[in-house]
Amino acid sequence: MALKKAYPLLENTDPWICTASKLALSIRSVNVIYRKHLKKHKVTMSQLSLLMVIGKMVSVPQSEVGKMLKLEKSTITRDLKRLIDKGHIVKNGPANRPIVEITDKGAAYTEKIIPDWHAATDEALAILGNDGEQALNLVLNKLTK
Amino acid sequence: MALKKAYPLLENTDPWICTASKLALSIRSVNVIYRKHLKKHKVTMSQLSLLMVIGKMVSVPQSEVGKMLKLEKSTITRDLKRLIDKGHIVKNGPANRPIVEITDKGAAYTEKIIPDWHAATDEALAILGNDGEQALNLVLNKLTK
DNA sequence: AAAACAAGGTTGCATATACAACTCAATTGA
DNA sequence: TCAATTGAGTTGTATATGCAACCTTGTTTT
Repeated sequence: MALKKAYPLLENTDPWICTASKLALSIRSVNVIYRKHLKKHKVTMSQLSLLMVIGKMVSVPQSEVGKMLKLEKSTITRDLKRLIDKGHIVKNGPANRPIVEITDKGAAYTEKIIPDWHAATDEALAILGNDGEQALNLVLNKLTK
Repeated sequence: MALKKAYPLLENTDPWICTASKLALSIRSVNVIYRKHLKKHKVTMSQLSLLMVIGKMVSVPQSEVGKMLKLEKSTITRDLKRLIDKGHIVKNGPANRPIVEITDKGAAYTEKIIPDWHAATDEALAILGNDGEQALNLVLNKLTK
């Protein structure tokens, strides 16, 4: 079932020079580590990030959360909804410009998760090494500046 | 609506030291660039990666695709389905161990996209700089070794 | 003050992704 | 030979994500 024509760009282009692909592969590898450590808590990194960020600020405009995590506003709406349904987060203020806050239940839950999140981070850093960690910081800084 | 208790880990832990979060932020930033360039072709990076990887091999076991892209087998099944529905990819061989192949339609489509994918990559590399590119390569190598 | 605008939230829709459970075919062992 | 095992694909289910369209409210313009 050979191709009928030649496709020079397809043949001669290396898909792996792609910055997006390199980052996608990297994050899939790292997510394996984090999922392993977080599994017992039935929490994902997306949810834990929200809990930790909001928990640290205690109370913050929803719009701010989106900016900090670089997530589309509709994504924030729905990610928060899952946490609100579980009682970990509440919304206050006008429905238009809501303020989101962590609850005691959410804070206690997060507090229990953090040691495992730390273990995952340690495992990732052990693989990265000091130079790898610095390299990742450089990449992040350049891309989000 | 203050919290009733103190949560020392939550208060004292910096969420941003997280390797997964750093990579997530990085890829969200880069995806903006790639989506901008790929928008006119109505293709996503996930789909383009599949097209480029399969197109370059012409014919490859489905299981190999998953390994190369580090994607769960069920993800591959469904990502491929979308491309098969569009006529860009075909499956051959036993349903059990299928061989996936790019079609002429898929190859011609990919051929047209590659210049814009290249432009996106160039834009990303301009932001990263040479040191950023090397840093990303280091991170990828450490994490996928 | 009424109309226009802008900012931010929500909903509809589509894609991407993982895990668990199931299926199916080939290989292995008794 | 036939049963057990194993590897790989598929399907059910759930989460995560972005864009476009719409809604709501507060501000600005005329």
